[in-house]
Amino acid sequence: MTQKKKVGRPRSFDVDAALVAATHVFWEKGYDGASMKDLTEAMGINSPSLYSVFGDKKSLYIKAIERYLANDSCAPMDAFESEDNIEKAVRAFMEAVLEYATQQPEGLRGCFMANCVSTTVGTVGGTKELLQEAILSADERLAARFDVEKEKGHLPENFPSKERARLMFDLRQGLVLRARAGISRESMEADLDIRVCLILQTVAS
Amino acid sequence: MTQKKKVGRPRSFDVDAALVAATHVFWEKGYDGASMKDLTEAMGINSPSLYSVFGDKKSLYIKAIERYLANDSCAPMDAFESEDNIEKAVRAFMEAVLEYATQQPEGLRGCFMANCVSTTVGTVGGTKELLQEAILSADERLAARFDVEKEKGHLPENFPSKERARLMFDLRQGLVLRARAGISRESMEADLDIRVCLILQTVAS
DNA sequence: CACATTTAATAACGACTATTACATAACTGC
DNA sequence: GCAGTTATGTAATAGTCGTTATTAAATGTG
Repeated sequence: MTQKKKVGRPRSFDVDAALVAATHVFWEKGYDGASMKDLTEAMGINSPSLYSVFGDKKSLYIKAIERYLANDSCAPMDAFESEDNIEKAVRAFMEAVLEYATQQPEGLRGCFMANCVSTTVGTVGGTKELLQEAILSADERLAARFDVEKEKGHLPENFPSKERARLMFDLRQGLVLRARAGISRESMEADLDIRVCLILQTVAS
Repeated sequence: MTQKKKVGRPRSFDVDAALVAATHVFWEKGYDGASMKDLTEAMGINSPSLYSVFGDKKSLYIKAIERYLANDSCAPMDAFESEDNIEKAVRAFMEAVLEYATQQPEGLRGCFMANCVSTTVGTVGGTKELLQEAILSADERLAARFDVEKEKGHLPENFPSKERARLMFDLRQGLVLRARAGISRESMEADLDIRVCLILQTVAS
């Protein structure tokens, strides 16, 4: 299926690596801000190669997003799923969000999906669907972990997994925006403890 | 102070109205996506007039943001401050966010500050500061209302106004992103009641 | 070796980019 | 009405935009 055809001149660059390079350009400069020159230079190829392999700019953009969603692991999500204790897991998630948002290398535009892709849902067809898919997928992964904890008895039976998952994820967007505005990590750190409690607590129904 | 100088040919357009028009272009197309042609056409003026009054593109962008922050009232904030009952006020805030985020006219890129301006903090000098100012100002306005309720005795003495204000504002960003991804208003509406409770409740310290 | 096939590199395409010279028009003060 | 001042409209600048036609290079197969 994925075996290379033997005929013709072999490709001299790694398609996936080029796609990663393109993703970083879009991430750094945004869709409109990224020129084909920026892209070809970062990808290390000439424009005809780009067009023959990835299609036009919009098509390359879509492929870059799809590749990002399929392969790039989300640090906060990983932290949340790998920590045993649920309270520590929620805390680790928030910490990872802060780390991710404030220690962002150089000029990357915050979160690729939230800060870059979200701006093109009105102009580049297909991005809206990909963004929605990413959000709903994150909701589900977070809720799944809560469900597991409920089965283990670490969370009460009536714990609203899905609703708290969405709560957690929405809080994330606020932190990402604040980081983008240059608000210090320390000031955001100060709210984490209370937010962890809010997320995990069970109110009398 | 602000009186018009009498010498020379009088200006034939309203500077403020032109700035509003420019804001909408940036809001719709983003900073990079907005061309000077887009701007001059929407503003109803020729480029030399634009350059003489507003400076270059970046300068116009900054002025548009400043004007927006100074003059455009935020519907959710207004709803929050005008509603008497604090619980209804929080609810009204969230409802207004949903209304604002999902009923956004045509192609506006979500929230002007959160979805448009936030993307240029790395490339257009001054935008980061303005974005931060806007966020901190929102935090303060929300917290101020909570403080008033505490004085009235409608909220307990130990109610953490500032922290809940930030919580409220951060939740807003999540809703705005979801709306941008095309997630239905109804599904977001379903979480509002519980979130209002979370924001207003007082946990045992 | 020549052939078919695929990719690479050069260079160009017209359209559009942000910005500005220049000449003209409209006003105030004399 | 004339000088001084400011704004407007036309048109141009040099450069970059996304995209592609064309030619050369590199491979497997006959």
